[in-house]
Amino acid sequence: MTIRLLLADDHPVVRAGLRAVLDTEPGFAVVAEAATAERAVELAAATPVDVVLMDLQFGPGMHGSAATALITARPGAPRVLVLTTYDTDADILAAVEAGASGYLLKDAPPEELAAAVRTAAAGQSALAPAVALRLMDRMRTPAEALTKRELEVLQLVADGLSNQQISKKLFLSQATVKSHLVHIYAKLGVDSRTSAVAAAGGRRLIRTP
Amino acid sequence: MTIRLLLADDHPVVRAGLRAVLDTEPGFAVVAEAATAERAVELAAATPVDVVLMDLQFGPGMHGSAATALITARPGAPRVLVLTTYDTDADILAAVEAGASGYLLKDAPPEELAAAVRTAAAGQSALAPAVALRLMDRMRTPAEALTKRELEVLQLVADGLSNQQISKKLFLSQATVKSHLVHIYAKLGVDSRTSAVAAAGGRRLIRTP
DNA sequence: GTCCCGGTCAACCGAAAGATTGATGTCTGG
DNA sequence: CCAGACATCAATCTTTCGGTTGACCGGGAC
Repeated sequence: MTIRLLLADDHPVVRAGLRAVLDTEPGFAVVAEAATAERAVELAAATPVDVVLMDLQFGPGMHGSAATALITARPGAPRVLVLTTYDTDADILAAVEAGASGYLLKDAPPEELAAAVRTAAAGQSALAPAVALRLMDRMRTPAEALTKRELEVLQLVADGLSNQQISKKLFLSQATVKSHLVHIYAKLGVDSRTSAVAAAGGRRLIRTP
Repeated sequence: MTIRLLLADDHPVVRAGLRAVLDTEPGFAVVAEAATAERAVELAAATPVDVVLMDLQFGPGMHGSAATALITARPGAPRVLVLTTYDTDADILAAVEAGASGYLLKDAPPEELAAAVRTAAAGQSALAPAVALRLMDRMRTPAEALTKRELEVLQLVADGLSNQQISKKLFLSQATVKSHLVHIYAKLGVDSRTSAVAAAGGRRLIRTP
């Protein structure tokens, strides 16, 4: 029984690479390709496939994790294997919560890729070693989730506002703003406002247009 | 006469994709692959090739623009075509100054890719339309155009580094870093490092993952 | 040759931000 | 009910940052 694959990536070169690596593999058959997340959702519903290889970044439009959630929500849905370049906590958690069966990094060797697809097709979860390690770390350390108020402050910091401006905009004293920032720094493991913004941007905690 | 290609990218899947797209094209022959920038420099010197397809991001180790500079410095060097995901001013300028013959984005369709390789092999420069547009804009409004050095500093600021850390990384004094920042603030019309990063991110002057 | 620009650096000062400690009130969950 | 998390604020102190002024040098333009 061959495993039917759907490739979802906005880069034609990457799709060609995945096809080259997987289509020649015995037992694999690439039956469809999607250049956008929206198209991937359509194809996953219209085409009988076993495993979807899903990128997370799609330029404009829907995000890969949103598409993953839509695909896995249906009954009899295919397994979704997330294949991306980044391994941030936010991305991994979003993908897992969206129902992804696995999370692979694009620098994985072809053999690892094929093995992961087989694992996912068999209904088991496939995490890249580096990704699994990150999840372990996260479990070991107590929650680093920012509160709503802290995210609010952090967003304004990212917009370039000073503590003074933030305090006025949120009707707070500067002392309170500083207090929030201290907590933010501790949770993100940084020690300055700009590095906090950098860290938060990397973990997709705030918007950075 | 066939065009001999060297592929330099840390992702096996991307290399396979480029090979699939280009190796089948008439007149093209992929003669070598490199998974690191260092290896690309070695191979470019040891192997007779006409065009190098160079990624910019290589995880740890040498950066693609550094490798480009090393490769193009030799007499009789091959043309280097930069092929990356990002199109920020900082990356583009670094690549062009390093001697790259072209700058392509990874979401380019295969035909465009092949055309760019032929253009580069012929000794002409090949810029993706989006990249060319950015360079035009930059020429049109020289008033607020940041210099290469300033972009370099700004990128590090966006990464969360302090003036102290930036000065060490660039082998400068803190006074010089501050001097650059003053100019950056003036050109962007802001008055703090975080707001400069916000403004630069909005204008796509720097890379903000 | 001279001028201007880009890049480099120095010294200084006030303002902002970071670190520390400590306190109050609210709300939720066991 | 009480522990704990969250949000709020104050005072103090040190470090960093921002603003200013001025300077030197190299290269390209005129």
